[in-house]
Amino acid sequence: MRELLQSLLGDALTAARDAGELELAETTPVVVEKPREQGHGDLACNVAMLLARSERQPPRKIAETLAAQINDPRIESVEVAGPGFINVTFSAAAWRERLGDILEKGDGFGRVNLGEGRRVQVEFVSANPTGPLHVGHGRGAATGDALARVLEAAGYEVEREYYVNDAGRQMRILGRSVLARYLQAVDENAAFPEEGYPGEYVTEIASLLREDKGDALEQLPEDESVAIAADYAGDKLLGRIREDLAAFGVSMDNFSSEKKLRGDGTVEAAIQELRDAGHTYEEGGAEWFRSTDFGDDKDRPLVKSGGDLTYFAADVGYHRKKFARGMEKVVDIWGADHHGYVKRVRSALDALGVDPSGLQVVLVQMVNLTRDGEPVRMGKRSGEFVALRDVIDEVGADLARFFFLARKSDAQLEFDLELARRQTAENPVFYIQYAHTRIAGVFRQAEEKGIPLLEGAADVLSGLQHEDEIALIRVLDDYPNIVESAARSLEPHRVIFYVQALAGDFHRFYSRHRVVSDDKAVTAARLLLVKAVQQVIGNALSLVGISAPSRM
RNA sequence: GCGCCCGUAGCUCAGCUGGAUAGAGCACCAGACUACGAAUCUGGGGGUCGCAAGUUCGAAUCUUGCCGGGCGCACCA
Repeated sequence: MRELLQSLLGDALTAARDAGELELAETTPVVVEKPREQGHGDLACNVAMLLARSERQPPRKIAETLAAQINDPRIESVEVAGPGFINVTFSAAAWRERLGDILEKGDGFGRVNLGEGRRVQVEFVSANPTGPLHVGHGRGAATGDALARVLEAAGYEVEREYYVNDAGRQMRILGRSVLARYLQAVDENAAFPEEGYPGEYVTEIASLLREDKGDALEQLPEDESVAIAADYAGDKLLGRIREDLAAFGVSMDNFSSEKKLRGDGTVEAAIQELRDAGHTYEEGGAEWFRSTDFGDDKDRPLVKSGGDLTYFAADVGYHRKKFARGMEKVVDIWGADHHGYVKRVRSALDALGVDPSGLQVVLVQMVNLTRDGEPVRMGKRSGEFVALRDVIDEVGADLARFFFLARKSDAQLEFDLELARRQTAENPVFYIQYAHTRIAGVFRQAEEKGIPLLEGAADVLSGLQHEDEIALIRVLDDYPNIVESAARSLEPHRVIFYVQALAGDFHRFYSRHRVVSDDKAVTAARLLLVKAVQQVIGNALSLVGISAPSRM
């Protein structure tokens, strides 16, 4: 409906110019929005106020001029209000027609073409395979997965990627930790590294390692045995991470390995390119990227004085490769504690001739997990953390996803396990799902009574005469705009807020009006109306990865 | 010290990228099932939008400066 009004207003502007009533020296975008107040019509436009200055006319007068030019059967009234708003109300018939449109689109309602088929990669989770996923990763997983779905609905071709940090110091520490437990099985005095991972799972993996390899590692030189243990543990842990993600309903298209990138020349090639372009220098035996030339606060090391590549170097190669592979846009979901990293990766892309605005980083703030208000301490190093898997087992994937997505990603989130679980009485997730279920109940009722669903039949919708019915259609009509704005702003929480409001609107409608009644015409029409509501709730829930049950 | 994020109802948070009288849920109080599932609905109290300037027809929203909280500032990942 927004598009319809925009085009009508565009025509009105042209007509007013042709009639000599407006000059329109500059083009002004026509923005149409939904007014907060019900009395202000279905949609409102502020273009008259924006034009007031350049036209040297009072905004209300411009609004009057435009209002007089609008003449369309689908529009019931055009009013000029306040400082110069043009408030437009569509006819009930136009809204009924829109409902028919929504029903016809079905699953596809809410698809928009913002992306125009452009390729975008969403990289998320990307946790080191040094331990199980914890709740913080869960929030990143929910956010990244929802974003991927939203972008798909917005017309992008999306690839979901997990970057596996399977190289470097943390992996060596993991290897030493596992090896120590492995050795402790036969030698009580074997030392456990001071920095080692204390988790129970380390011991468990060590005994698996012994089952698989016997005592083979006991005789090897330490760096070899550590490397073997690290690889072994990394594989096992990544396998568990995949299982956890699967339990959370998240699937990746790619797992891309840092070790492989370092091994196959990708990283070295990127560094060479920086060298060739003169963006590097040596100092103190290390090689640095002059990122300050691209707006970073300080220069960053690429090669350590010992000759090893830094993590940053690997990331430069990795990000360059993403764009070289044809991504027009890359969205990285990072923990907010990595925010200082954004600038330097962008700098590197810039230096490599890639438009740095193609990389968008969504920062996900930490989760403060509590139980009955008491903070649950977390931290992989201390071995004390709450695994994502435990949360899923305790409250379920739907509930966990909802709480992770129910606020802006860059706001800290308090997640109380007891509350989420105990709240089953009045829980926002069930509230939304119940709306979907209730409608399924209506259809069960209709079926029992032998009332058919008259889809596609002409004139059925004319049975919708009540203002509350039209109001519901107005909310449904807004859904594609929500999808578009969530995609544009990379803010999946908007979908959550929308579907919550829609569920509320439906519950109110349901308690005020009977769907299945003795009035055949009204029943037939309302069945279609609630079918559309159910469809949109289902579409929205699927965008955020929450199930839409028919029974609860 | 420098940089990024956040300060909105008692609590948890929205506020559609500058619009009209600032919203929702929870909590609290009072009500509603002989018809589609009451996991629901109706009504009520609750606010210097952290503070102060600036930008303009118009600011919770944009700018700047303070105040308060979080997080970063490694040849770690």
